[in-house]
Amino acid sequence: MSLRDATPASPATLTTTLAGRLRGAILRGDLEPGSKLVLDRIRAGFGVSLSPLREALCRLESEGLVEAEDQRGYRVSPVSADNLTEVIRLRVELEGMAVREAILHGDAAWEGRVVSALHQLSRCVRGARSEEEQEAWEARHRAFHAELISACRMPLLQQFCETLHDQSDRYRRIFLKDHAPDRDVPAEHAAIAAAMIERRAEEAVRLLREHVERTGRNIQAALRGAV
Amino acid sequence: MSLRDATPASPATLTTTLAGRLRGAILRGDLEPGSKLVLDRIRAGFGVSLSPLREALCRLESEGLVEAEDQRGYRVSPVSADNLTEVIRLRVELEGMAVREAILHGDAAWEGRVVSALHQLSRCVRGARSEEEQEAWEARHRAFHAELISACRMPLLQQFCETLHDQSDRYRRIFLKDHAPDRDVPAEHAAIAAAMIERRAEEAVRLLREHVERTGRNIQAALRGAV
DNA sequence: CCGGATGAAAATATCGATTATTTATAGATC
DNA sequence: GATCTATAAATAATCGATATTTTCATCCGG
Repeated sequence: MSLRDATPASPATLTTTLAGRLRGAILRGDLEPGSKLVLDRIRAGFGVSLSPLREALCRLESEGLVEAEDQRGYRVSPVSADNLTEVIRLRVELEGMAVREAILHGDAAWEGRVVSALHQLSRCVRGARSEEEQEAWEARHRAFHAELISACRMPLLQQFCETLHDQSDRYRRIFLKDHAPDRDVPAEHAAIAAAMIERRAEEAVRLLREHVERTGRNIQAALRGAV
Repeated sequence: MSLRDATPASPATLTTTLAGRLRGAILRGDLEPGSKLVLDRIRAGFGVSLSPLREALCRLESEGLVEAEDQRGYRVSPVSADNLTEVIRLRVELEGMAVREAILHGDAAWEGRVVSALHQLSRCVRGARSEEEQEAWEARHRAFHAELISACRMPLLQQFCETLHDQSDRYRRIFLKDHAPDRDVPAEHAAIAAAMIERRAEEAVRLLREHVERTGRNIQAALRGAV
């Protein structure tokens, strides 16, 4: 379903690998928002040819991480308060819908996956020392949120949610780089998971909304400060 | 904003042109759902090289019109009752949200654009004799629906709506190919436009939902018959 | 001193050919 | 007779090079 882990069976094509590396670089903030992506330089940097690079960028474009303009190449999508507001707003609406559906359709296997994802997330530390540990947390965090809605039976909606989640992750990682989280995020995750498994739909939606909007407000504050 | 008419200023690149032609072929149903897209054959058919073709397909992939699998090439996205159900459901939810926002933010210029789009649409005939006239209606119809939500100030949401609209258009054009519309579609369009301009948000949302769901039900019926 | 034309440099878009992978086929083995 | 394996054909992925387009610094005229 996901754009990210499409086919672990067949050997990943160079394009797919490259897209992953570039996505990481953008989400991590290594590639600055708005900066121009000079194809030849990246090509040289990654030691690949232009064809797979162009295709990888095309995929990232569909995820909204880069923008292309005919005859003028690619650039990393710029950030703005308005864009962030929209991303948060859409996350709340779409993930809310997905959560309701998942609660409706989820079975025991799904509950198991949610519990497992929550547990694995809890074993990672957020403000990790090493880059590597941070990446591990990010991956688990993304996986947890994806699992919550994995039973919604709406593949398109799941994809929209994933895209939006990546977008807001980028903001968080760029602007909340070395902010100690001011709140008990693990507890929030646990509460959301519990509400979902116990089929308390309205509460789950509310908790998720507060979780998302709280992060959004923190980023907005940092963003205003960063201007 | 749109993926379709990105930059009329700079000369459209081959890729962009090609993507448009392929999109037309898929929406029109010329390329059968689920059918394999053999790159070399298309390449020969359109008289282009592989690079722009691959990139064009990549764009269509982000619109959900084709699917790619690593090392196994592209195929036209298959159709299914479940997928159609999801598309309709998401259109209702997302366009509903967009309509509310557009009513909130729309100004006189926007009202003018809506009236204009409605008028232009009304000058086209739906069950047109010629292919060309049919294409003209399709374009105006798409433009009308896009204009309704053009004032919503949520570019991402607009893009989602456009994608979903294309998807449901494909179903309609394939499965309702030569169905005389059983209802007064022009009147429905006029009613939606009026409700929006007069800022009757709830009514506009309701009318749009009924408009979309009615079409959805008709397609579902035809789809069941076509199995 | 400023604004628009000019041309060199940089970057992008496209091509044709090469390499790697998958799919289909035929043969061998159980 | 069915299944596995090796081979061949088809197809996709990638590359290096060429053709266009844009950008930017420069020069000329006002």
